[in-house]
Amino acid sequence: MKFLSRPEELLLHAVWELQEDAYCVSIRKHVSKLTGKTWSFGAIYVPLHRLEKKGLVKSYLVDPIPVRGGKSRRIYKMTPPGLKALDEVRKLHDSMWTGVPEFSSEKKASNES
Amino acid sequence: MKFLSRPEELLLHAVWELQEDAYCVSIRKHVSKLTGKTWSFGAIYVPLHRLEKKGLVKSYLVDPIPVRGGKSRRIYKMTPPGLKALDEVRKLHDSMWTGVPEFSSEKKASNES
DNA sequence: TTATATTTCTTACAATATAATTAATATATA
DNA sequence: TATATATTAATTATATTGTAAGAAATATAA
Repeated sequence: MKFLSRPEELLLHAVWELQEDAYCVSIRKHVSKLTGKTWSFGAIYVPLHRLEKKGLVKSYLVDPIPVRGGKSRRIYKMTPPGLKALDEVRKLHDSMWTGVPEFSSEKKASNES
Repeated sequence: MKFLSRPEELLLHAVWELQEDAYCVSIRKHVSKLTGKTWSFGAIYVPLHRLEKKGLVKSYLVDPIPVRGGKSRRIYKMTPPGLKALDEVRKLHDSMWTGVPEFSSEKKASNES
């Protein structure tokens, strides 16, 4: 395939959207809100780490901030290839659905057999 | 996650679009054209079979047609749950991207570090 | 009756997703 | 100061999903 998987797309979207504030916890909140589902930390870290290995995202630790607890936040940032990949799935989706009217459940669902 | 994966979305889209003509070979052509990539038959059958097991699609064999070769075509059809799932990812994508302007590669990609 | 085309289907392996848990490290409070 | 509590990163083990390679079936053509 070579297109972003759906979790990858959602995670990159969060990183893109959150900008300077894109660290694990905020990313998790972002995708949870968008999808209406709960995301484990593994579901954030593992794919994000893979994306970093592929160069679609980069990260760095920032200095402690004045709220209690936690290791230093790791901030994620888009890279140009990451943006490109995000753009590609967006366009793929558009080419699938633009011009197609909202479908009502009956339209092309068959009920025979 | 419970959303359709991207291959699943593409395959269901093909089944939906092709209607009566949705069998393995035509589905493969459809998704190849849409994605610009080659799809092995395994990449069609295996996920499609899983989708059928989950009730998102159903299939049946049709009588031989007057072209040479091949086992009987297996035609796939959307089911109402399949349509629902397809609609869900479509809406998810819309909620991610509507209102967001086409992004140029510079916009939110960072170049520091 | 042999060749060739078209299709389904299987299997084995690779890649990805996710839950569950551990570890680290900050402030708050007794 | 010592202990509690909050917040975060990171790992690991398992389940799920994706994909290539190719076998098997079955039609017409030569």
